Amino acid sequence: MAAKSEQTRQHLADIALRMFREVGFEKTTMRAIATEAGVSVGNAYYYFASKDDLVQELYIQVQAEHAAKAQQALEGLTDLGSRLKATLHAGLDVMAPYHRFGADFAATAIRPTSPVNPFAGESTAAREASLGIFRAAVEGASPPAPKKLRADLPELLWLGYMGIALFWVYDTSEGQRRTRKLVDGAVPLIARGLSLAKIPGVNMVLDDVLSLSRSIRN
Amino acid sequence: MAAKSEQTRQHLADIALRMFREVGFEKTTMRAIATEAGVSVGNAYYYFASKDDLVQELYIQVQAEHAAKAQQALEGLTDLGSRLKATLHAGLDVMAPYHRFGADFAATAIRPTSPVNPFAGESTAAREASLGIFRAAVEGASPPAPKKLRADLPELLWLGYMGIALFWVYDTSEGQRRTRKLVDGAVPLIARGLSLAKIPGVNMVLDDVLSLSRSIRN
DNA sequence: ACTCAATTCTGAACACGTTCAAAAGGAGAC
DNA sequence: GTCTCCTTTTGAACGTGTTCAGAATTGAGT
Repeated sequence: MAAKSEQTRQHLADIALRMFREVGFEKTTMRAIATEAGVSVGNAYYYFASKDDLVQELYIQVQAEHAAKAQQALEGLTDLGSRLKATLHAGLDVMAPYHRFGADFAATAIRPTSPVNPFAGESTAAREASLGIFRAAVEGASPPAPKKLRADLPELLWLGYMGIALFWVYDTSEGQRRTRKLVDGAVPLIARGLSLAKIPGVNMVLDDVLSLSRSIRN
Repeated sequence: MAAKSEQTRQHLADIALRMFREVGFEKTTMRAIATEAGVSVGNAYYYFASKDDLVQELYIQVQAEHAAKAQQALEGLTDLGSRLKATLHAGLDVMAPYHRFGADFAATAIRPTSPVNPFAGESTAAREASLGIFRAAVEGASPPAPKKLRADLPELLWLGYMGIALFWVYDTSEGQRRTRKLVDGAVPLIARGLSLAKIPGVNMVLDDVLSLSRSIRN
């Protein structure tokens, strides 16, 4: 039965993720994972082609948790500011246990060859999944975001989220307090910034920014 | 004499950098560097504590070339737009030979423990050196940048440069044409964006952005 | 029950970055 | 010359991620 195989795979993933959390990425060896799981090293490689693949496993899981938590937190929230704030804090909540692992994750994810890389390729699974969370936050908002920006806003916010995640990696304040402050401070500014889009001078520059961003993508 | 020792060190660095350029970071082994340089592996480690240290050596060199090339290119340029453009293109010129190495460099640099990391710590050598180049571009400009922004602008531009560098890493167009286009398109927009700082509504939001950015740093 | 192919698992082996005890070299003092 | 101390160099050894030829197990068909 396929269940047995799946069980071994899941067991390996669970143990690897726990060890990543508890002792960090570099200190968690493939041998230790295999031993702890009661299998041979080779067998671990039968299920995960590389140590980075285990990182992807973690990424998928964190991603799914973020989506679920954000969706729940969004219930009842209408204005874009609250929705964005809830989404960002949900992300930080989910990442929290892995903070000590953050730097190694970033180093892995940044490689163009990594399956976790959010920038590489046109539409990696990683990118699409993450983007969807922000699309949900923007699309459900009322009053809605400015027409002109609505299409690009999720991507821009997602990009901002990548920046926040990077800030978080380097944030050594307890409980990553500073990153929380950054989110709380930045969100209202973004909301207010969006309302500036109506001012003629700003509007024109914005047009050009958007058209540049579109022309660069090809 | 100290010269002999310095010569070995330099020889190792030269060979390592050439190999990084020609075959990439991961495929360049310490053993290969040592062999090519005609010394033992252990001796290479006598001069460079780790493979990452060789990356730092490269970084310092690229940095110095960028500073020199930018300074030269700035001569005679007065308006901020031209100066910024020249500075950014100078950076791309200097990085160009190392494009295939870019991803590995980014992965190394992003680690908080790396000496090359531009974000970690308050003032790493890497950060200060790089920042100085943009300070020079801003300070020599006439008409000068808006008073309110003058202090923070170099840091903001430097941050933008980090973003451009990241874009460059993933830019597989020949000669990284797209990154050049990005620079050419973005610079005028930045210049025009700066002039918006005078509009009252924009000005207020800007104030809050700056004060948030300052409060977050501690 | 037996066969046989596919799936799952094993552990030795490889190349790598890195470490380290010890050897070799060099420069001044006597 | 040779003794002494510091710098420089060596190469074997360690632990790591990863590979691979083959052993064990499983499951379907007869």
